[in-house]
Amino acid sequence: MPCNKRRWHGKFREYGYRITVGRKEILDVLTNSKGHLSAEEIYLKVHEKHPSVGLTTIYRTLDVLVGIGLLQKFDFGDDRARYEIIDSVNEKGHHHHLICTECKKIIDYKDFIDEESEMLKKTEKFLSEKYKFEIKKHVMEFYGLCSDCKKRL
Amino acid sequence: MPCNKRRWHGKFREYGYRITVGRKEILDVLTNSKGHLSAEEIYLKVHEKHPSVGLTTIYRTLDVLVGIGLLQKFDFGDDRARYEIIDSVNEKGHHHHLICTECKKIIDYKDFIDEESEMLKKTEKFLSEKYKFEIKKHVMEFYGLCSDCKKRL
DNA sequence: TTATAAATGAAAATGGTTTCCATTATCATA
DNA sequence: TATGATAATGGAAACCATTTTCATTTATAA
Repeated sequence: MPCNKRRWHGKFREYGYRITVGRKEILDVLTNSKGHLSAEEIYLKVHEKHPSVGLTTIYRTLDVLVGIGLLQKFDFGDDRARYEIIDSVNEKGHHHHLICTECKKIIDYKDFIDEESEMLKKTEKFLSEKYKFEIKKHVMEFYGLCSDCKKRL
Repeated sequence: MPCNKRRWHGKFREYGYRITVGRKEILDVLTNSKGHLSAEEIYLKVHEKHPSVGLTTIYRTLDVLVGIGLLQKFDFGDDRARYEIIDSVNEKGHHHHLICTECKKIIDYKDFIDEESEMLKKTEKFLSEKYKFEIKKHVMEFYGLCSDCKKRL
C-alpha cells in the first residue's frame, strides 16, 4: 500500500518526526497484520526482520502514531494495550468490537453501524451541548462469550 | 441503606462467602461515596475507620463483589481500575460515562438513555444472532474535554 | 560532510495489581 | 457456648506492562 505509506510519511514530516528503520518496519507490521496487536506482539514481528529494534522503540513509536492520529489504542481488559491502524481518512473503516471474555477473541463489526452512528451522533450532540463537553472519541464495545466458548463451557 | 445491606448480605451467603469486618466496611465505603473510586481511594477511606484492613484485602474483596454482580469495574484509561456499585436490580441505575481526558473528571449521564438503550438492545440482538455471541455487557463511553479544561487550554 | 538535535537500546525504575504464606477470624456443628 | 475445618487476612515479595534514564547512534538540514 504505497498510498498508505505516503500518507504516514507525510504525517511524520508534518509533525517534525524523523523517518527511521524501526518506524518504517513498525508501520509495515501494523499495516500488514490485521488484528489488534499488543506492543509485545508488534515487537516480536518487527524483531523477525529487524532484531536490533528494541521494545522501548516500539512503545515510543506507538505513542507517536497514536499522537498523530494514525493509530488507535484500545483496552480490552486483558491488561495490555492493543493497537489498530486507522484505515483511511474517511469513516469507512470505522467499526466497533465484540470481545470474548473467555478466549479474548475480538470481532470487528460494522454491520449495524449506520443506525448506531446516527444514534451516536445524536447522543454526542446532545451531550456536548448539555455538559459543554467537547467529545473527541467514543468507545462502544460488547463483552460476552463467543460461539466456541459458549459451547465449550 | 439497610435494604442494600440485606441484598449483599444475601448475595454473600448465597455464594458461600463469609462476612467480615473488612468486607462490611468496604461495602459501606462503596455505598456511601458516590463516584468512581480506585482501589487505593477505597483503601484510604476504609483505612480511616479500620486501619487494620490491608490493600490486598481491598483488591480481593473488589474482585469478589464484581464476581457476584454487586460491583462494576471500569477502565477509564488512567492506569487504574475504577469501581462503581450497581445500584439496584432494575435498570434504573444504569448510565453511561463522559470522561475528560485532561482532568480525568467523569460525568454519569442517563439523559439520552432511552433511545440509546433501544438502539443498544437492537444492536445486541442483531450481533448475538449474527455472530452467535452471548453478550453479557456493553461499554459505551465518550472521551473528550470537559468545559473547564476546554477553557483552560 | 558535518553539526545538531532527535531517536535509539539496554537496563533500571515505576506502579498498579497479584501471589505467597504464616496467622487469624468466621461460622456450622456439636 | 465451645470447637474445629477452612475461608479470609496482612505484609512482603513477586509480577509485568509500561516508562524513564542515559550514553550512544542516526537522520537530516545546511
